[in-house]
Amino acid sequence: MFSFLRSITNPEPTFFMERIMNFREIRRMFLDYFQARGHEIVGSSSLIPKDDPSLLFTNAGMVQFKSLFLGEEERSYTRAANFQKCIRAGGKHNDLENVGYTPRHHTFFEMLGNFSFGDYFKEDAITWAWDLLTEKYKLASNLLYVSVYKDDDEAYRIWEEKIGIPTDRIVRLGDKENFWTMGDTGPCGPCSEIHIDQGASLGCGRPDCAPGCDCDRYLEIWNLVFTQFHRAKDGRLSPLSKQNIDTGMGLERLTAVVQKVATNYDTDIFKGIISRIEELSSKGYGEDKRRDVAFRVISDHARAVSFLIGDGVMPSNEGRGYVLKRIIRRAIRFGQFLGLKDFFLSPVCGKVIEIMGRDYKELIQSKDLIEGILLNEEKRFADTLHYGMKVLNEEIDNLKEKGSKVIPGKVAFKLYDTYGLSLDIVEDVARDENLSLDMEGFHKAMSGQRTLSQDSWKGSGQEEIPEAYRKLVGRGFATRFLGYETLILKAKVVALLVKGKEVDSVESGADLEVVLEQTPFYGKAGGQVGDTGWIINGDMRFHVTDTLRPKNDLIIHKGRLKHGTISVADEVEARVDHQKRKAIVANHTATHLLHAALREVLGEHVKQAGSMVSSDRLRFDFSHFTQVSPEKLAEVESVVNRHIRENLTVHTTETSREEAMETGAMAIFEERYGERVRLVNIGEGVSMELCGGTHAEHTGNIGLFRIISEVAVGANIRRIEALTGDAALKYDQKQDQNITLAASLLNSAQDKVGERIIQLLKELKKKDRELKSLRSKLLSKESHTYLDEVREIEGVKVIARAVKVDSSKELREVADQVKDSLKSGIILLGTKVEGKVMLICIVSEDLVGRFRAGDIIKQLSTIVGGKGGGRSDMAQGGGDKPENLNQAIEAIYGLVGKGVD
RNA sequence: GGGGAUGUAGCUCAGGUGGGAGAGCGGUACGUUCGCAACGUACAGGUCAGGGGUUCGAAUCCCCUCAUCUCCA
Repeated sequence: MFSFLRSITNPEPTFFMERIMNFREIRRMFLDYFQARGHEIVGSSSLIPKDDPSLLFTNAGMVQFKSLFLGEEERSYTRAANFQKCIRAGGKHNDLENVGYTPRHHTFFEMLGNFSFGDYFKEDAITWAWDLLTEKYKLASNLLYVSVYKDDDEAYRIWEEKIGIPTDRIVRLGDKENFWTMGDTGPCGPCSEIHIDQGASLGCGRPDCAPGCDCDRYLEIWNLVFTQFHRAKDGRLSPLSKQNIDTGMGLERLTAVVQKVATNYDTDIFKGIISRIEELSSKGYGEDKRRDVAFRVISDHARAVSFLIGDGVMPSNEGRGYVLKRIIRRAIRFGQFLGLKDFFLSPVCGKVIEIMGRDYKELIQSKDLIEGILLNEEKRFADTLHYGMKVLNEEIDNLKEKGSKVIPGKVAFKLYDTYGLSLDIVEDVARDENLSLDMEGFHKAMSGQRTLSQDSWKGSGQEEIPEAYRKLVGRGFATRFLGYETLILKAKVVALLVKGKEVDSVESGADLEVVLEQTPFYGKAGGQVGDTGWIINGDMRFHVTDTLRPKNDLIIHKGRLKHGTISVADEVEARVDHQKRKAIVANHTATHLLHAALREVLGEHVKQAGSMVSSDRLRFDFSHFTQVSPEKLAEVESVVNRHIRENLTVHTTETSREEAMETGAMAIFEERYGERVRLVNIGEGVSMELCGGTHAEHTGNIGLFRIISEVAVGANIRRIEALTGDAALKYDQKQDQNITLAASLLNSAQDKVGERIIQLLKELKKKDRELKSLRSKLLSKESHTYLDEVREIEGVKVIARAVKVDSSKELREVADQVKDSLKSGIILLGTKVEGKVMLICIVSEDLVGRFRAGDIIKQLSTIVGGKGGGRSDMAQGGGDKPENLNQAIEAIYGLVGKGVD
């Protein structure tokens, strides 16, 4: 397989050794090339696509430009180039199972791409791609092949005439390979791919082998998409007014080709990671085929895992978190195959951060978090494995007892489904135990579970942007938000919506939605609730109960028209409820202080994982591995309050996203960031976050900060709820009242309440014990008197009588005491409790051969209208006819006389 | 979103078919022998996750809730 190590650049002999470019230079060269040709260089966006619920992960370079392609958004540039981190696992494109077994499949990879938004088209895209590959990266032109879409004569002509590629190296391919669509409808178009011939030795040998063939000979390196058409619902294509270019080239592949190595794993992107695994495992890469798979899997997965956690994904049982967890566990499993004991993944990821961190700052920011999460996961996986193995061993013992040699598919599936024991582990154990595995049954059970799950799937609950809003945005409406500076504003009504339909005018009493040209109302976003207040004009009174921001530039005022009439084009006055807004800003600024304090007290792994800021409280979710102790919580609270007392100034500045990231500000995962972002600074380096919310001017405005709860909301995620200002004070006062009441009831000083309660509980327990022992003494004394009532029937001593006790437990104790003093005999005791009867019968050891307590009690319980049973030496029963108790007691003598039945 | 499993002493867990809450480790006290320590004896420690139901009687059976694990989507 290493025969394709042969030169794939110009085969002519060279007399000087060219220095081999490293992967960062290769990436840089790409960006520089397009920058020189007027492209805006855009940084990689998050792996979690914003505004796109249909996509699990960012899986291509164009994802962050989607709204530009759809014509929903415009930016200051019309051509761009980027490098983009991508994940292909868990979604529609899932390469997880292939990783490790092939030279080029990855769960994580980087995509290089150049884009045109209604600017240049096919000719430039093709010319530059060819020029870059052959002139800059120095790939041998005679080894390059291209494919075009079967009907795309235009592209064909450019390749043939302008570039001069011999026609025998241009192939036409069909819809499947060379026609790109975004979805069932929308922008689409033909594409053209550039392939490199890796030599016949890698090919399938078929005479018709060519680019597009499934074999390894022709490696696709660059895909140029010409977004030329719009596909309507009926499938018809119409030309787009603005034609776009969208290209993608995998950095790992390109690097392998440029560095002339056999697989992506032999590039300098992976070499460092693989040597770290070699160090940890003391095994060499390239020594053993099966072990090499493990090396590749671990190095690939370590990259995916580092980047996913770096972008805020946490291991969990669903969605993105579940994909992350599976990747982690797959890596651990392959690690075990290399003989790596626990906790190897975080050092491997340390190497990933070292290699990639220079170009992806978020990795360095999240270093502690990544390592902490992995340590935790490895520990947890070990537990799961341990328990699963126990169950497996029990199952195997079962099989052996039955003399079976086959592990049924159902059993293997149960182990997998319930205990998380993967099939290959079961297979390994089966081999060791000389058993075979029913694979067919396993897959049958698996598909059964799959259909069950699918049937119950009611579609994703993600909210789409309502049609009416979309229309407004489509017409170019954009609300100016001026609520950072002011709370009262004159504005013109732009649109009115009643039940999602646009209207011109509305009479009082109606629920409606108002859109203004500009507004001081903050629309719900980034965890901060929407403002409330009034919109007025003459005698018109519109009560705003909530404000929404369904799109970045669209702010919707929801509420009820209390009085008068409102019409489109009215000049109105918008007034935000300033009391509520004041409480909201205090809570929001406190949230930033809390975030900073948590990082200071608990560590750098703490990252915001969601928040909710309203006028009456704040909620803050963050990554952390254990419960936060009351002491730490108090410390966090103190730090926040200290910053409040310092009355720090809150500075807000608007800047570009790149600049903000340079300053090291905390970017919150779930936030949406446009090109321009707001940077919120508190004090001198106390807190610096990107945040679109509204804030207090000085931290002193917060007044007081109190944490009221700390709970878990999921694996590795904790939630703190807190109060500020007046709400915090009221909370304290209420607590104080409670303590005062408790102290007065306990007759103690307020600061001694705790001690007093401990003391009382101790006394209570002591009294309980005394009571118990007294009762037991009393009963014991009484039980001795029962001995006088012994009757001998057929040589068997029998004691039977009613007693007065409180519980079945006491009844048993008395009976035991009687037995102890009687030595040999049969005891029957009965008692009445709450309209019911309880019976107990004890047969001494030496008599159990002749009499069974269970049989006796069964017969006697029927007399009191119930049932009973138990062991042969002790049995209990009862019924709901207390009036028959004496009759039942008398009956035992007869039973014993008969020798029972 | 759907399915399965688990929840019992500080920790790790055992408790067939309903009928006296247990073991090992750990803790405390005492003792024996002592180089770190080991061993012996005794004791303390439990709302059997929580709530409801069936039953004369529920850790055990049924229903609901919660937490954790796990698979599928």
